[in-house]
Amino acid sequence: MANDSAPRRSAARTAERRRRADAERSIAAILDAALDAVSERGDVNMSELARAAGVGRVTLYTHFPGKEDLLDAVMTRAIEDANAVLAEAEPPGGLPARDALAQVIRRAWPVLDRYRRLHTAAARVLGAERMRAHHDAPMRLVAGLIDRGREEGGIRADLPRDWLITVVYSTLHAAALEVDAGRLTPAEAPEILVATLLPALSPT
Amino acid sequence: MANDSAPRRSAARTAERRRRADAERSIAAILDAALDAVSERGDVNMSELARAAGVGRVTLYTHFPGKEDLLDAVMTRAIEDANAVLAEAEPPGGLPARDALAQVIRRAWPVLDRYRRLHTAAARVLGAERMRAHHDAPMRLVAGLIDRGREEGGIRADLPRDWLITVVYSTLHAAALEVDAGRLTPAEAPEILVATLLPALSPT
DNA sequence: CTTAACTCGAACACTGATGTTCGCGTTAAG
DNA sequence: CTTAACGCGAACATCAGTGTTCGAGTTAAG
Repeated sequence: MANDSAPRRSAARTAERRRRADAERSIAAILDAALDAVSERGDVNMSELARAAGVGRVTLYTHFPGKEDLLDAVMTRAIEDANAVLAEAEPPGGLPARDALAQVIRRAWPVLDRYRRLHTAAARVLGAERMRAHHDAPMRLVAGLIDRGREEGGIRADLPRDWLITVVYSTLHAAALEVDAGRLTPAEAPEILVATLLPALSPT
Repeated sequence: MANDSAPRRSAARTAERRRRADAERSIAAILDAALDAVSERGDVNMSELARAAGVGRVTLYTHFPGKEDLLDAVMTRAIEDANAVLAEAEPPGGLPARDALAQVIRRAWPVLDRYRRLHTAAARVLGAERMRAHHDAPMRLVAGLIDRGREEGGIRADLPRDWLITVVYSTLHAAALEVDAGRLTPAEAPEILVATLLPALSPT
């Protein structure tokens, strides 16, 4: 909640310019295909990407000036998706932050699992900093819970707050990589994560 | 050491072929320069690499067929270095595995910090699997401690052994990235790591 | 001192990928 | 129906990086 009514935001594809319906369709197809392609191959070039999207190479370039822009758009979309899930995952009631965090981890996992390949591919092209910027919103959500947890006493206060966030983030992604490598199943991941992270975040 | 009279076989830079002293020197210079270059820029191409090493491009190629081979060699060297430190870090006495692990983490940190950029760059070129192969030896050392710790009861047995190894590995590297991004100082890192990992590895 | 190993600059060949332009056909919007 | 927007193939223009070849000079090793 508490969503500020920001009428025009930056590089969103919400309401940029009157686009014709077929253009809108193309863009959607490209975004979808890009996610798919990236999710099964690691890296993709623009040519095969256009083919996968059922779209001409020229069309691809008219909508996205370069690969960066495209990957950025795909990431934006993915993060929006993740945000939606995360936002509704946080229980409203007076649940202790510590437990809420566990819930968030459990709920976040499927989304993370879905985009695990994208994360790797996008990181290669966009670089660590840009990647961090993308994760800003979900990070803040976790940060909020951690802060609250520290006040409540359910989460340790002896380590830097940013470090705890990093631990959550990196462990989550480590799990995604393990699944990708076949050393972990998507089903067992969430509980393992909770069982690993809670002790790491608890007061000594 | 029954060394077969087989002068072929690729790989190893141990005792391949009688190399002239200047060749040996070139190779060393290349390896050094490559590590340096990779440690301050993220990525490097062969041309500027040769220049940095004070060596002709041709010479570079005669010693290393391609960039992969070069990065692979640099990694091999780094891991050997790390192994040496790790091996002597493990205290001989009957120290509980749990405490030994803490020691290993503390001792390993400086090495890890030294090679943090290399890790990123090499991963890009070599891929995750090849990277894992390189880390095989140090991983085994950690694995050994974890196994022993489980028997002793100082380390949790409710999660897959491989997962615990991954947690150690990924948290270590997460810390390296944080240092690289300036969000953590190399000095405070080791204690933070121990404080984070021990609770994560302890029985509930 | 003789030989073989090594160095190295310059030039070339090649590849894979990125962007761009042109022109024409197609399609949505009013 | 008219028009502007869009799609798209083909061809072109780069471009960066890789790897190779040649030929001559230099240096270590025995």
